[in-house]
Amino acid sequence: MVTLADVAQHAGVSASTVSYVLSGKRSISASTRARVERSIAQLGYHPNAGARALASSRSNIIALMIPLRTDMYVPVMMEIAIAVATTARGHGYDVLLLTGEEGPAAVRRIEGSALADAMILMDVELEDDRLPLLREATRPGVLIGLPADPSGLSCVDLDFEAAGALCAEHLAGLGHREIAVIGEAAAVYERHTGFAERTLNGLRERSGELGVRLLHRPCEGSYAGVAATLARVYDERPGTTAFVVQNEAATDPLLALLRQQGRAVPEDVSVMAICPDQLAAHASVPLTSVRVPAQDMGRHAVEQVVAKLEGRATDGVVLLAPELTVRESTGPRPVLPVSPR
Amino acid sequence: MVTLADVAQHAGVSASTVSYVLSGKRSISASTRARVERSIAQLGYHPNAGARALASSRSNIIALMIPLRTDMYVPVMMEIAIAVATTARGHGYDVLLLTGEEGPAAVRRIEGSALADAMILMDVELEDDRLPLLREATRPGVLIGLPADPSGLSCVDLDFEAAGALCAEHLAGLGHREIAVIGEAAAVYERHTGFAERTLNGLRERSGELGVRLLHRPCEGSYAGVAATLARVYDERPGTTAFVVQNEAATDPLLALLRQQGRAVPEDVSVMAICPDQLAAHASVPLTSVRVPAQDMGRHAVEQVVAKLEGRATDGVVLLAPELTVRESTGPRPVLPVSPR
DNA sequence: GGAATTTGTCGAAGCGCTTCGACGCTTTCT
DNA sequence: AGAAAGCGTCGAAGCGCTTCGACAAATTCC
Repeated sequence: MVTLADVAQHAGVSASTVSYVLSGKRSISASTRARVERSIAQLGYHPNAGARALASSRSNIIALMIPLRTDMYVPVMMEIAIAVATTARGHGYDVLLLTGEEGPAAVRRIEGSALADAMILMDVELEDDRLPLLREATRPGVLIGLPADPSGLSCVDLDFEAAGALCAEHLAGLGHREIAVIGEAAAVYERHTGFAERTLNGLRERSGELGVRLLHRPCEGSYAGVAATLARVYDERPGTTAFVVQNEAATDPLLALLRQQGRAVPEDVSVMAICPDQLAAHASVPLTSVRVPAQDMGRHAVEQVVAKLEGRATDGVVLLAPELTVRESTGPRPVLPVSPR
Repeated sequence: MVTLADVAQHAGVSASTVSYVLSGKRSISASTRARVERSIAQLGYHPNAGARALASSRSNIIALMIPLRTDMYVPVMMEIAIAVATTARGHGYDVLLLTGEEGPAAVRRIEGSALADAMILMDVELEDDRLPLLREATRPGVLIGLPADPSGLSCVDLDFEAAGALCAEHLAGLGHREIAVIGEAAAVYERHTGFAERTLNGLRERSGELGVRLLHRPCEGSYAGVAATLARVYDERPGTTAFVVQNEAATDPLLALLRQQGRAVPEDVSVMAICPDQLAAHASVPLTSVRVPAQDMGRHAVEQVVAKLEGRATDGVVLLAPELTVRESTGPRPVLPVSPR
């Protein structure tokens, strides 16, 4: 392996000079810099990460804790993870992948071993075990998600409440007066991740203001689960003319079932979703949707964490404004009563 | 931060003794070990990763290169990544997440900086730029996937050829004589990742032996894409009575379309898939499938790479045997000609 | 024109750990 | 009984880098 010393010797300067060329922390004459850089290129030198971390006590690594669970919509996690990795690289950081498995111990391990300079946590619960540790940690952390008490922490998330409100407005604006919400699996609510509840709050509040009746049902993502939920919904509220779906796995089955029942979308019934754009656009009926901006969330989280590392930082909650895209699945409330075939 | 020296002092031994307690590389009396371990627990000591890496020239990190692309079926990637992270942790390793973005440069960087002890590469192309570098590298690597020339490399993958053969056998056994293969998007074939072609080879060969006619069509994963492909298939081969789908995004649309056309699965037409078990089990008709064992692949890759790191290793290709699970989507060839409504 | 400042470079001290050789002690062998 | 071997511990060297203080040389100041 080529070391700093090798480069120094090759360039005819001292080791510290090479180090300063690399870090730019002291001024270096143009000629020396050129010579050193040529030597680096010629020898194919790469600084040893361990040595660097030891000497500088910065590893240039950001830890990313992702959930193990598979009941969340996986592509969103993946998209976030990739955005994190890509953005981090752009700032000179690598990403260490931790699974939720280790739980709070992972926070302690990272903190203690100085493996990473900072952490990004996904799948944050309202009362997350990891938060107390994170608050005491000397290394900065950023959450993707919003816990019950975000004080002393940085958080990035979609403004799900606003997203819910936006859905209510859109449908109310089209004349709908009875809306059903097809929610996440019951397990998601039980886990208290918060985002599903926040959406619901936004939906409820705005619906109330707009005089719209709302029915909410959690729903398993399987075809059978959606069928059962749908049946119950029409049973309880036969006058339902619009659906809001916050459950990625349920959108396709829902559309298929409605079609099967002879209810045309959007003529007889409107459907809108809160999901990644890609999913909405490629559904069998392109869905009017509020997008879950996975990439933006990952990017923001990294930028926040890097800002904190560089001291130009702050705790604080960043809620991304929701954006509604109108596609083909929503329309005015049908004039005649809906009559399934 | 608590250091080794602090622990040593607290326990009344030398630093090297503490180190040997930690590593177990020299024998330590039971009493000393107990004392040191108590001090470690009491002080909450965690070895500094950088120092350790520098002194031992082992980082206990495995790099995982995942593709940036989003045209592959993401849950499989994610499942592999999580399996890799979990298995690695079980062996005392952490996982560094690299995206394909950096390409071959990433291999050089990891190698040069000693950031990781080994690498696992996903999304391997038949003629992958990274392979020459990997062959020369001093650190072991394992591929998930199978390149054109695997010599001097370790590879883990599903035996897609056998998987294809298995599908042909199953359908032929049920009496089908005309099979259509709904393949991956054309882009996947163009990228020369190999797995799609290998499946096709297996299908073709075994079909030939069994006297079954095979039609293969690449297919976009969208609803519209599947509709177009399906139309073309029935146009060219009206006698088709069975489908093999190797395209996770196409399974649901295909089932929906067949239903819409009044073709009952499996009474009028059989459908089987090569996809993760979960997807097959939760489709609107539970699918007979050959599972893509994402977890196993991740686990095997880590075990292979760890074995290499510990010297009880070997290059070599590990092809996982495919497993067929019969569910509800395949049945005997219909006796009467298929008559779509 | 000499003092004060800035610029560019170097040497040396460490960062916290692993590991090697050494050493005293106990056990085993013949 | 004495030599050989094994056990348990320690001290010191060194992994490759960053960073601080020092110091000549070049520049600026009144």
